Amino acid sequence: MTEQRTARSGSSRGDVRHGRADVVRHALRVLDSYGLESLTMRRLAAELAVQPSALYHHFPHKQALLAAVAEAILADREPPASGGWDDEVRAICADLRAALLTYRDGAEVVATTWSFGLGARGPYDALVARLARSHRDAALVDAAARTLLHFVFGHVVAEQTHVQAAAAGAVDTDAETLLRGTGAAYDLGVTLIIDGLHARADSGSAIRR
Amino acid sequence: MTEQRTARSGSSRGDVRHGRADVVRHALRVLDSYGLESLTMRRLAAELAVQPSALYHHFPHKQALLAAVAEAILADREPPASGGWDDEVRAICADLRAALLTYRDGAEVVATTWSFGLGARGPYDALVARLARSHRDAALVDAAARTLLHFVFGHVVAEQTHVQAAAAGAVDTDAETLLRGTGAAYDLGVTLIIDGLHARADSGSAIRR
DNA sequence: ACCTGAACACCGTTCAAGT
DNA sequence: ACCTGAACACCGTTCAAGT
Repeated sequence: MTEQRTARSGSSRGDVRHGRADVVRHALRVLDSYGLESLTMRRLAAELAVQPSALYHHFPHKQALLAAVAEAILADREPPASGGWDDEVRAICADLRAALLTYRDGAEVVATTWSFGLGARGPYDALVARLARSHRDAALVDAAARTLLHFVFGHVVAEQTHVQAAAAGAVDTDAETLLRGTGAAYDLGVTLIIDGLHARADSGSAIRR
Repeated sequence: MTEQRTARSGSSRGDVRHGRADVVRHALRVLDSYGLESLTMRRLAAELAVQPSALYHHFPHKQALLAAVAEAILADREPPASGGWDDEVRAICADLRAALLTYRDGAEVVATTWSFGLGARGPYDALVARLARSHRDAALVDAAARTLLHFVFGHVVAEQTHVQAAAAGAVDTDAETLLRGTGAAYDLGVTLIIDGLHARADSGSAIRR
């Protein structure tokens, strides 16, 4: 991914040519600064000082752009420290939440991309891979991974929605909001599902592999 | 809610006047026939043979219309048969899924309304009310209700997305899809969370109240 | 490989005015 | 109470053409 840059002919001017990675980087900037509702093809084009139609050289449609943005949000996460399956699953979920919170509306972008089957499969694959080593029932592994993801996406989307509503002054910063902000409710939700899995563990208890 | 009807002056014509309930009924029809993406203010207005601006007499903005549609989707559900808290929670979730599946894209409409705090609180309230009678920890009850709802909404949104993708021919009707269609994966997800709750039940085991 | 210019077919919302 | 007509400020996408 070493960006070979642009503006190579010496004719001066601010008329830079943009590569795909360039477009994604600007999209992340617009997303984080103004939110998903402001991340339009026309607005992004304006930010790049380019016609809207120029973006269709890089992406066939907006959802493809959004998928690339989702992958960027999920990129460069460290693998969880190895331990019992429950701790590793917990770590994958915590890391996912951290990635989603990195950018404004990050959860919505990643959740949409995943649910449309256009990418962002990393977290699902990581969960399935880990759970398959501790639980033999493939249907259970699939259901558990999806249940965890539905919870994480739903929870973090709500978190980010409330942060935004609070920033707009529409909502008070009360105790409940503060508590949820610490991630306590998040941990409780993940724990509930993991405990459910414990109730039907069919393999090793806490040893790795 | 007895609709007193319209067209009372005898001057003939198809220029019917519409009440709020009338608008919601037509919105449900458009939603179920063409999907949420086609449920636009302009399209709905055309269906009612009215100018788009006329809709703003009934609703301050589109989200308010959608909230009314969400409430209509959730309306008239029967209360669950009484039993142990786990069976009743299971029944509330099953009934919610059934309601969401009644209309095309029903899950998306209800989930959005709930997450924006604009309505559709019925399922949350029902879950909290039932769980509060069997679990003393209010934070746990809240987290459990939200975890269940995040799962149900996420799952049914995915179900309806896949149905639509399959109908468009973009996806094969393979074994996995068929299995999920039966609701087996849904039951597994709900069971996982309920089992997690069992692991920290602090009250009676199976007796009502 | 990357971009322009112009068009097409739409959106949600506001507002003054009408009955 | 319910609606019209017209406007404002936008959307995503396509396409022929340019460098």
